[in-house]
Amino acid sequence: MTQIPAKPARTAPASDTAGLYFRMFNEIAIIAQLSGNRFQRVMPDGLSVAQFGLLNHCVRLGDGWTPARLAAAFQVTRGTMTNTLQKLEAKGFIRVDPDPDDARSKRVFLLAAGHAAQQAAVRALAPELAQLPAGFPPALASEILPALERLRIWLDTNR
Amino acid sequence: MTQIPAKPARTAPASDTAGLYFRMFNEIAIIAQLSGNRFQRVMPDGLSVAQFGLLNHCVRLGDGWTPARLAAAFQVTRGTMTNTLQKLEAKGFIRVDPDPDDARSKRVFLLAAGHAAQQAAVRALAPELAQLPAGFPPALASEILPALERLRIWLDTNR
DNA sequence: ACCAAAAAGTTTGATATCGAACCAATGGAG
DNA sequence: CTCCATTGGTTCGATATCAAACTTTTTGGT
Repeated sequence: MTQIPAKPARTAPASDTAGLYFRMFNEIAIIAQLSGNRFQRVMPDGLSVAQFGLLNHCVRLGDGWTPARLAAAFQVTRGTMTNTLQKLEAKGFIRVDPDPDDARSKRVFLLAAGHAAQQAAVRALAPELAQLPAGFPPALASEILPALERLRIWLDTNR
Repeated sequence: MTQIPAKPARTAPASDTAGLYFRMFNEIAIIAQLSGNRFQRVMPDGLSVAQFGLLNHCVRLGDGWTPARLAAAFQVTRGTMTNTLQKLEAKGFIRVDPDPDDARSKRVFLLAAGHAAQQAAVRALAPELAQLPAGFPPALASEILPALERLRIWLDTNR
């Protein structure tokens, strides 16, 4: 067993359903890891991908959301969202106010600096995304997107 | 939840290529997060998903691999692989020997306890995967798998 | 009207991961 | 034969995340 693959490969039958799902999740995990690292490296203003995601959410869908809703939208724990919001508030990109209608809650508002940071991040991201169509055509992306959405929604609702 | 979005939604045009890729990566990131957490929760023997992945790799493809090759296969840094291997060795699931042919290298071998742990993990995972076909048919998985592979390979080669 | 259960947010301790710096061994160019 | 660039592995400091425990506030059932 000194040479590289030493053991007889015990490959599961290609028709094995569990194995199929397994490979799918494995590919997805690796893609998430690689793309996340890539995005992270070009982010300006010391933004993490999660922080950018939040700014982006506010730009696209408006602000005034509660931390709990944001945590649900991004599928992270409330503790994680607390951390993300604290970082963004420290950078002066958002403001977090108490909710006048519910003393348990807070509301998140995008500041002008936050909007600018989101735009800067989008600009920084563009060159990365521009390389992609050569190897992975947009048509493929739109082809698999509905299935991905369906899978995400199922995982979300069936916890 | 009281009235939610306070600002007018500034949605990007649906035909925007960058936006399309962006949504795809976003879905993939959330799926990876949700499925990873789910897998993690049912793992026996205090195995992390990464540790299970390594045991699995050895079971399916044989052992005797070098840490550097494993790091490349899983798309993690060598430092991360060092950590994973140390944890598995501490649990008595693998053995890491010096490579007789190259004093810089090491070789990773699966021990009997490691093989047993992999089998236990597969058994623990089965019920999770068994729920899936109801909401996400295997046909969809095999439909998107080639595209995912292509994307992963592109991200891998074009660093 | 009360009290228990649920919900929102925070804190804490642990873990996986990254990038960068580092050392040791290899191997090719001159 | 000798350098020096490359490769393999480890260590270090930082960060994002999770689960669980906790506090405060709201809500709903009796």
